[in-house]
Amino acid sequence: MTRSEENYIKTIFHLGGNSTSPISTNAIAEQMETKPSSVTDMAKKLADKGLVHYKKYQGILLTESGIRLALSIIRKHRLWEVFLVEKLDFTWDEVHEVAEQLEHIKSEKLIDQIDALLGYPKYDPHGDPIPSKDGEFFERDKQLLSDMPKAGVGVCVGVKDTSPTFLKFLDKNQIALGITIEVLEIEEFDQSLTIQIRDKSLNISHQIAANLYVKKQS
Amino acid sequence: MTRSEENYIKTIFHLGGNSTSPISTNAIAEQMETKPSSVTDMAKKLADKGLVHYKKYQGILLTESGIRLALSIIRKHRLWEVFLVEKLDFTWDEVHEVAEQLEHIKSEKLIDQIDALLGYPKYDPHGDPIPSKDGEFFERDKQLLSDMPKAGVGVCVGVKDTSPTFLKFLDKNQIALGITIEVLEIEEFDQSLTIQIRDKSLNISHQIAANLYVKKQS
DNA sequence: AATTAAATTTAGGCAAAACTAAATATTTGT
DNA sequence: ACAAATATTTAGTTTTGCCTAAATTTAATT
Repeated sequence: MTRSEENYIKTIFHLGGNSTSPISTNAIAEQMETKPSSVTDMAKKLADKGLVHYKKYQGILLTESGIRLALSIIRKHRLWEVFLVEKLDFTWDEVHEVAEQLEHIKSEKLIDQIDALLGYPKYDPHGDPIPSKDGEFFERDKQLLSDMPKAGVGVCVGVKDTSPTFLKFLDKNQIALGITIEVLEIEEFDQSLTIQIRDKSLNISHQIAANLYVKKQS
Repeated sequence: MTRSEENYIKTIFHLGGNSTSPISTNAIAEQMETKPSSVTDMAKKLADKGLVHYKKYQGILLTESGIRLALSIIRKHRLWEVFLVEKLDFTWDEVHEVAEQLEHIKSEKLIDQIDALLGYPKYDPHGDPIPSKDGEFFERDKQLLSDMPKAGVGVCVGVKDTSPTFLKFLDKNQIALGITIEVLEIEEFDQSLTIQIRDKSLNISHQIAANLYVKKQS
């Protein structure tokens, strides 16, 4: 597998290519910041290798083995992210770019040992689940902070947007995985929220809240 | 820098391209298991980038910045080797192949943090020195076991041949960096040696001894 | 010093992965 | 249902890194 092939497989998976509805050439091109014609070229190659189902003009879907490959790449990416944060003091906005490179390293022993070193983590620094060696993973029980009612209390368990800009904002305001958030007020006018974290209260826009996952405290 | 360019620079360095006598196209091609014509192509490209001195038919030499680049790649390679052995339980015959991939990861913070995690090691698992961030390194005071006299005692500090075959042989015979070796006997006929390691005595060929570095005990 | 041998370069090509522009399918809107 | 808009594919190019075969330069030998 070339690096480029692996990146296509991963992108198709993230766009939902493991379900039943095929992904359009355009959608893939846009996500990968490339041109639709390049996607068509690659679609043929991946189809020849048995990694995707592809019929002209009908979009692209991962095959069984395409899904397995996607999960193994995602597993590597997320394990490296944990490693960078836990062992090398990377902040969560720094990990993605480096993990994009590390995920393509070919060595089964390497990733298995990293997994062991980290104590077989189940979630990455953004709260996303890490597939096991045989492709199993479990989405966390979570909801968007923007869907919480007034006076609701939850623990931050993930982020939807993972852009450095957003993550740096969270850092600056000391919002991290594991912290407890209480919704003090929801502004009717613009849906902005006043939340309580640790000993401080903070006002955040609806857009921020719509990109933060929390697990509701029962 | 592409991966291929980096591999050329590293190979030229290892062939002595930092000295005054230029390296031949053929030598590079042989080392890299490629064809001389490919080397010529790359020589032009690297010369354009100011990394090598190159004149037609006159061989190739690294420039100042070529040497700096080579040292930074070697630094990464050797630090990753230490990491694999120390933190991930790789054996010293397993590290090279994976380090060949990891050395091309682009992230200054990554390698600096790995360096810190390992406690700023000065030598890799084969006893080769690790260049510092600014390119400094110190060859160990060492000599070949085959150059030791009878009754000489030394500590194993490195290997010359780093092929998996040789390294596996050493493992099998419990020869590792740091162990003490005493030369009990040198056979006149074939220069083979009887050596004492730990509580066992062992017979090794001249070829083995000529690939083991020791530091003589005063 | 001339000729042979060896090393090196040039020329022309190939495959991967991208691109542009043109052609063709599909979808949408009325 | 049909024209217009949109999506997709095809055809032809580019760049990188490699190759082979032929030409050229340098080195070695007699």
